[in-house]
Amino acid sequence: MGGISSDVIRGYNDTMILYLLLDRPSYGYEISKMIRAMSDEKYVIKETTLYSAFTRMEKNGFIESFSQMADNGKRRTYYRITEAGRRYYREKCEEWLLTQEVISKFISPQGTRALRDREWRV
Amino acid sequence: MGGISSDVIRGYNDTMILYLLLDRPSYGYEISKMIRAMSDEKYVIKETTLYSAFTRMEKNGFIESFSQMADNGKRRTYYRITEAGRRYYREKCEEWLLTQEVISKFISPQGTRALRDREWRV
DNA sequence: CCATCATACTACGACAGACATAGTACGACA
DNA sequence: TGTCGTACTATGTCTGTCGTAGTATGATGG
Repeated sequence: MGGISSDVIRGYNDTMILYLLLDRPSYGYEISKMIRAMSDEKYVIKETTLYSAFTRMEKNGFIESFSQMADNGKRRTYYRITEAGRRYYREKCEEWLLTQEVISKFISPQGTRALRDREWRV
Repeated sequence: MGGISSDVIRGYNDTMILYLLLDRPSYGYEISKMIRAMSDEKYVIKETTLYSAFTRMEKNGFIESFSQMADNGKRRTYYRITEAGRRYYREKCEEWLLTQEVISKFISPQGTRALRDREWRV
């Protein structure tokens, strides 16, 4: 409780991952750490969610993978965003702004309806 | 395209419905019309989604139903929000504010990362 | 030297909410 | 008489998320 439920984030995990790939390729573990840090520990993506997002997005052509040796001699799978991925990312950003606008109309932390829309009779 | 995808709204349909019940009981058809109107036609809830939300929320004790004769002599199933429903609604509102804050950090309609967080190395 | 930790994944199956499709029923209206 | 708007119910599918589990390696510490 008090955290962010996955149903809410659903559909935006991909967007968050793509954001982190805009500048440079990255890999699973790093991305998960970045999400955790950038959200101030408020959101921690599950490993399975993350890796299945990679698979799905590669299949959709939003990212491409390549294997590379890390400093420590371990092999890692890096992901790079594609042009289609950038387009998709921008679309999701537009959609987010719209969604935010719409949902916010139904939000009232005090639990009371605004005077202005008490009158909706349709 | 250009609309609001259901995966985003997922988990907030219930919240929108509960908002509309805060003041007075209502029923399926009216609620769907209100959502459509309040969102400026930007979001139209599917009938099946709506009615399955009713069933789910009644089972969870967030709303209760009663049947009533409408002006036109037709029987309608009305729903009334319960105390548990109000509590749940307020929680979802809090959650929404948090979610909004977090997701917004990963949103950039221009498709470029902000200078300030180019440095995330973890 | 062996254990434990952090890293870096893969596999499998379950679940829940949203949705497509379809059908029922009734009153109004033309 | 037929179509439109209203007011639902039933059934099954899909997809993203998540629980659980397991594998493998290098680094760290006692």
